[in-house]
Amino acid sequence: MDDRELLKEHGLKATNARREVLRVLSSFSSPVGAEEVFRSLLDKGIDLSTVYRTLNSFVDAELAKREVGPHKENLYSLLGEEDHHLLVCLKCGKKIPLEGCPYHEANEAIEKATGFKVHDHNTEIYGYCPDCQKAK
Amino acid sequence: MDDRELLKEHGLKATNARREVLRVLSSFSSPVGAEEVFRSLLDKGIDLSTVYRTLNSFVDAELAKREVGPHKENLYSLLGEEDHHLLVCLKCGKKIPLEGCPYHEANEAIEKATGFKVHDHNTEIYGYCPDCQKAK
DNA sequence: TTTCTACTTGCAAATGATTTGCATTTGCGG
DNA sequence: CCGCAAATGCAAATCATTTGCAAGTAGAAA
Repeated sequence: MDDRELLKEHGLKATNARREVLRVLSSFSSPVGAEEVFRSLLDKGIDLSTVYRTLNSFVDAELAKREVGPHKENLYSLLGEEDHHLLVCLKCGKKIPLEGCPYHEANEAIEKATGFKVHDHNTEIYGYCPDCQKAK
Repeated sequence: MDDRELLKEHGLKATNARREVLRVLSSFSSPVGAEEVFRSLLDKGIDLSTVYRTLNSFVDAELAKREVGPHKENLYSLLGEEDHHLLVCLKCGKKIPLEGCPYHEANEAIEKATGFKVHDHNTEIYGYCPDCQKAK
């Protein structure tokens, strides 16, 4: 499906800025921050505030999700692209993909036991990789 | 154990500000933000920047932990007090305590399978409570 | 207990991320 | 092709948090 359609399907006008941000988002396999998106679009003359507004509209339109990284930064990723989780090393930054969703069962158990609908969880899990543990 | 000792054990001078912040932290059963700590200490004449510095020193000294809330705010809680997790409703704010740690097993499975040491996870789980799901 | 010094604090100003007001442009339905 | 609501650029505002600096204080040493 082309980007214009995707945007319209989510009730958003297919503007130039949105198409560019969408393209950047899909070019990254892991969540990205607004600043990073902005830097990827420097030559396109798109304002940082527009990047923020665009990312927010994507989240509102449920086209993307926002999550909070280890240093409190906001990270964005297109929905439907988080087929796997990533282990992110807080020391060396290495990212290790993980098969499946390790918290899925825990969330299901919570929902079954309490009727509480768990909203979301981070697709990146922070900790220390085997190498950095040794080096410590 | 008295608060002075607790602070010293963690390598911190037992100053007035730290003792007050420590007292506030232990008076709350769920994680609190810097602003809230500050408000609880208005009459004590403790500056907001001191609250921030104090909370940071507590985290560095591993006396408290910092986590990120659903609206990106930083929340602090004394370590060793998170015996239970809380389900926090994003709509009505209700907090429902949960027995045990639902992600414990998932983290263990990750550590066993990959050797990756998971650093931390949020003690509050965000979602929608049964009532607010109906009302939606 | 008094002294000395490094660690703390209050205050104000700086910072960094994100948001907002407003005048100007631009998608897009008619 | 027109008209207008929605989107954008720009600059300024906001919010949480941090920092520089001068003054105050805890606590080790004398």
